[in-house]
Amino acid sequence: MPELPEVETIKRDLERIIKGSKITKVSVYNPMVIRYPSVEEFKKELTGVIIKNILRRAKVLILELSNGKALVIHLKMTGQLVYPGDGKNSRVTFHLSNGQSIDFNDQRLFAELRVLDDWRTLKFIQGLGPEPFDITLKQFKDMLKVKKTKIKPLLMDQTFISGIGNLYAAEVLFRSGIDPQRRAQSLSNQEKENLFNEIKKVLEEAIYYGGSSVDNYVRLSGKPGEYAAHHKVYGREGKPCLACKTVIKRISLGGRGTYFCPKCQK
DNA sequence: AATGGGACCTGCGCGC
DNA sequence: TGCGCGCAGGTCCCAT
Repeated sequence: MPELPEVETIKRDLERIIKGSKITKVSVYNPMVIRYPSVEEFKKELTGVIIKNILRRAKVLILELSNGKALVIHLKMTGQLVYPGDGKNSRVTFHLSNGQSIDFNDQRLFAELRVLDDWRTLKFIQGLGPEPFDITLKQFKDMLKVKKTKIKPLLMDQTFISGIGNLYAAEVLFRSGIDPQRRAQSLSNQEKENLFNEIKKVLEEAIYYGGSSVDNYVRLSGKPGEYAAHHKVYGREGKPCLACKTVIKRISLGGRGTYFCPKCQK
């Protein structure tokens, strides 16, 4: 569930509250989430280091450490970072020198934690398409031009553009008035421009509100983000469209639940 | 190249 | 009340 706005929110929270802290001890309660290196090495690499810098690439958090390595965290569906932690339900706890701790929680155990010498060499990172805020309208149009696939799965393709997931793809397409089943190539110039602008606008708004708390996402404080109150279509199957009152439909696209207004989105 | 399906997991809500 | 089932969606992998 955490997409670009949620991960960016956690990144900013970490920057404000955790940056400069020293990790004194790491407790691993479920080794499944430690993907590299071994659990013992993972603990050893992190013990006694200072968190120097916090970065985000797509939906991935990167904590640069004083030993030159990086703790790379992909929250996937249900991962959470909570500070101060209480240790309940946590898969991994990072104890800090101030006596507090950060809990890493993950109900479904999809998340991935790694300590790497160079996070830039991670295959997933290398394959990422550009961040939405790093491209121009012209570049975006050129990217779409060669794609025959349906627009919604394309927006969620991290090698095409990075950071957009199922929820924001639905919201962005609604606000652009584009049917999620349309072929990318078939979009008019005006539609491409609307889409480009709405991607940036929706992501910016969502960051402003601290992300969307549907399912498990919470901010570092453990409190929810407030953007779900501003959703127009996601999760609204059977309810009236907020613009035209037509019943919102849910179909499956690329194996994912896809919400849209059949009247507003052409 | 695009598409569909399954896999990884757990907890929730539903129908019976 | 209790149980089985489908579903949630980020990413990878395989088959067509």
